[in-house]
Amino acid sequence: MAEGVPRRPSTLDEVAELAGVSRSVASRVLNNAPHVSRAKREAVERAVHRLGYVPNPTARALATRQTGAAALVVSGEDPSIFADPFFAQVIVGASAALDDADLHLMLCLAASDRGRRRVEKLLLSRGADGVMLMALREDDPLAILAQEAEMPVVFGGRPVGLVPRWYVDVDNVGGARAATEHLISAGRTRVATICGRPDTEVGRARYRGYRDAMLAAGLEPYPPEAGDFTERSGAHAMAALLANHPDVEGVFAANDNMGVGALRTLREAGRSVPGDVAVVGFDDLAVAGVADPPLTTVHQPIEGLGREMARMLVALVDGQDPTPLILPTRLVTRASA
Amino acid sequence: MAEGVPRRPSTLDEVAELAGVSRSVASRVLNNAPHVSRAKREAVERAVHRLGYVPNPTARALATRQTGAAALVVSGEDPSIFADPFFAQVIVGASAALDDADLHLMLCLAASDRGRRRVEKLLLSRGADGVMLMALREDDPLAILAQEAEMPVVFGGRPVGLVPRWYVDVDNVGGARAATEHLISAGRTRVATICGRPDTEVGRARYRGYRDAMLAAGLEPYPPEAGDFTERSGAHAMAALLANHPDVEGVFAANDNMGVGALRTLREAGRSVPGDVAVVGFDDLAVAGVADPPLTTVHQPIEGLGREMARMLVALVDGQDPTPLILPTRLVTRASA
DNA sequence: GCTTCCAGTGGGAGCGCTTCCACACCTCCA
DNA sequence: TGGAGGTGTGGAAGCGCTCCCACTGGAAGC
Repeated sequence: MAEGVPRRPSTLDEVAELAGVSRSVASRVLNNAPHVSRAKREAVERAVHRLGYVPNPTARALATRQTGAAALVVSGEDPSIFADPFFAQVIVGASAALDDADLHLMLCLAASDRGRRRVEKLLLSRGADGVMLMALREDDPLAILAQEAEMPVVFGGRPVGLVPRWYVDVDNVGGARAATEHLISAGRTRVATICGRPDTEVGRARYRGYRDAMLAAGLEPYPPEAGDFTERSGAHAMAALLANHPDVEGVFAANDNMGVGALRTLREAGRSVPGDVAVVGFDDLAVAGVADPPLTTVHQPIEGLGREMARMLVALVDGQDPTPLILPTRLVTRASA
Repeated sequence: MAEGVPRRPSTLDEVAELAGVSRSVASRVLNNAPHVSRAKREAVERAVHRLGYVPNPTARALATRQTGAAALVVSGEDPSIFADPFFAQVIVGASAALDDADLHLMLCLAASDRGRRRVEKLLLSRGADGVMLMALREDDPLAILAQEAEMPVVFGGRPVGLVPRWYVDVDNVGGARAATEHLISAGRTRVATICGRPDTEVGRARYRGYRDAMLAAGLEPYPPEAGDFTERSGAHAMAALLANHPDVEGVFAANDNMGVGALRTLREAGRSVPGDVAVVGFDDLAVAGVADPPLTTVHQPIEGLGREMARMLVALVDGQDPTPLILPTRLVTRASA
């Protein structure tokens, strides 16, 4: 710094030479390892300061076989998924936890062909110290690939059809059960569900929770009306529900977007909420709070999901063997049910 | 792949040996460089396939002095800034553009001390091929540091007090002017502004646009009522405005959040919008569309901002010298004005 | 007095890749 | 017939760091 801007960043050798020590000693000082005399330690520190020396992370990574970075990989075709408030919050949590471990965060979207190949290479080539993998559809090639990856992989949510060694998930079944029980406990018996994509574990698990609660209460579950987690699909599904079962008096929507869609259809159909039909969603995104009427929903700790994934990954990188985690959900009661 | 999971990833040397060629030839094949006979090229390709070889990116980075990654650095103390819809969209744009250039995206938040130091190291040590830097307050140490960085730096928005060599910004002055002119053109003369933080260039520029428009119309600009870009601060500022200037009939809020806050205060004060007071915001976030009444606002291409920053960075990394970019804004007319 | 131990030190061999260069060989044109 | 120029090839020198290991000399233990 003091020397102006050196055209080429200085190296450890130059530091060592300026300090009059060997490269080994200089290296030890930088990693504050023992076996360095006080005098030489100070000499090296002076040299570092004079040269404005900063270790080259690539060289260090090559020598230590640690990159100092973790990747958050999202499997999906739409690049704007990062703008989804759900993922945005996952990022916040992961970012904070990685910060604690002094790791960089790489964001990877396996959308384009090129992006997908890049992710494959990353998994197979030690381009990061570990990977957090999210949003896996059924038979996602990335999930298979992750098994033979050269590095630790933590799953966010469970992929369909396989139970990964390490994952963090939220209690989808329990949350859906609580939501359904809430509808039932208000005395309603004709309770249907708008379920999510059946090719995702989230969609399946939330439907399972609904069905469990219905059966436990001695009620006949409705055949699932499926949506794809969008507001539109929720509105469509609600319309179909009204057509097939005009007497429905409670609906559990597998996420807030679809719940809001259902609210819209109900309003347009002239049904009052919760008077005629009560609605419960899942996620507790901001949209649930500002819906009309405000949507009763199942809160899940999204930021916590990101944070715990990152923590688990850090544990793995440190050579530990953490156990999978299922984070609790809780019902948030608002006006819609 | 065919060989099961090798405990240690295979190296280029092993590929070369299996193919019966020298490491140089194998390297040339992998980078499909010329001067390789067809026979040897195929032999190497077979060996690569048999060993499931994937080049080690760290080693390549050390040799080529290119990391294959670009960083998006956000300067701010709140980790949840990534959940801000504005930044989320910037990320989407940047991610897409970097994908085209086959670069990884690193996300860095200079929030904690550790995070800040990590970013400093990144800038000074070639831990990435380039950096996109955002959200700089006045005298942000990062902006200074960026000047002596070891790598290309593109600014998103301009930092206060210095004009960086390369930046992408939106036309804040023009947008604010258009918003104010819209209010004036409706025949209103008593038009005030709720301006943003004066220690940001965005805040200053949007105020400048307001003032320009007022002066150009021969009107006296109101003294700026400042907020900090949050909904709350907008509500407060509007209350202050009503107290000091009860006859105000138009308000330009420097962003949508504050605009929505202003709407709330006006509603609570029993003023009709746009009947008594017209309001225009800035940003065109989703919140503007669902506000009550829907907020007239200035649209800015946020995703485009991210995309152009990334493109500019890629150009720099490629050794070109792109020119700074100012993206256009446009007025979106809704019910509030 | 001798071994034993250990803090302090520097030499040097990696880490896995790219790339410069020398060399062999072949073709082409004066 | 002799360069001149091009392709194909492998050896070897990096890139900038970590870390093992051999070595020294002084303190400690018997």
